[in-house]
Amino acid sequence: MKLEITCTRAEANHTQLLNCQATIENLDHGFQQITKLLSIAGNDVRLKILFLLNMENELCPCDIADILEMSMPAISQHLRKMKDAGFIASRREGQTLYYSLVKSEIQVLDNIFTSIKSLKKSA
Amino acid sequence: MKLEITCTRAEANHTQLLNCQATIENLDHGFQQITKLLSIAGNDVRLKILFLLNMENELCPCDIADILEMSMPAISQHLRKMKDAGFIASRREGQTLYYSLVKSEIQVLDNIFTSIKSLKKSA
DNA sequence: TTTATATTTAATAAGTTGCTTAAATAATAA
DNA sequence: TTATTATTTAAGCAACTTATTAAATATAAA
Repeated sequence: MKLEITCTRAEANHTQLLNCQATIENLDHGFQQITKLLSIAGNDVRLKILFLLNMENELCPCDIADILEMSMPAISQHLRKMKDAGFIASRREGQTLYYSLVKSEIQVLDNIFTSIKSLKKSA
Repeated sequence: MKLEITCTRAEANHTQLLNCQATIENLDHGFQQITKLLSIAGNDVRLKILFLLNMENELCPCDIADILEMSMPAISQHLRKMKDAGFIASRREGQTLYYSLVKSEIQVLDNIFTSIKSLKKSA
């Protein structure tokens, strides 16, 4: 926790800077977790998929491809990324795979799904 | 709003698919806004900068570079991206620029800042 | 077993991100 | 005016992202 101070402003408060650095280090685990989730959710297509799974409970890749008018491989790769991250899970029924949210891992997004609904253009 | 249905499963509920597509289209504005915010916040460095500005109210690029132990140009480019997006603002005092959050634009993150704090490793 | 359907995987190409280094502004101090 | 400090901008590049196309699995039906 050595801080190389390059800021020579008279106003620079070194105690403040050291404190900030300690806080960031202390919360490192939280930053990693949340960055992982936001970097996944910060994509147009994936955010829509998460939103749809939240709304419909479960959907298969084919449904999602139809709804978003995208190719199956494109959807499949987004699903894999979210599954690898542990944010969604799948169950098989015959040839069909049904994907659903792992709620415990994405609780932070509940709030965001609500915001999307309230951000209608006219609002 | 024409839906090309490629999913031929017997279980596929076309009404459900049409309804999903209508919802996604209807919320397009919200998706755009939130995706913009999450794609900015879904980066380790930028999330930390936003968190620090939330905690300290305002900071200059030099302080941030010291705290995060990164180069000035690297920080400056992240700041520019967030400023262009309208999530932060700056005021000048002599040679120093102070950056702060545009609270109204990032309200959705309040919840996330709280989560980061509660995700400490031991917790 | 052959065929069809649902899905994934792999290879690849175009675009984006995020750092580095070096040069350019902008305000202040000597 | 010249030098110094705070910051930004620009160019370059390696790594990552995300779509496309084609080929591979996996299950079910003929």
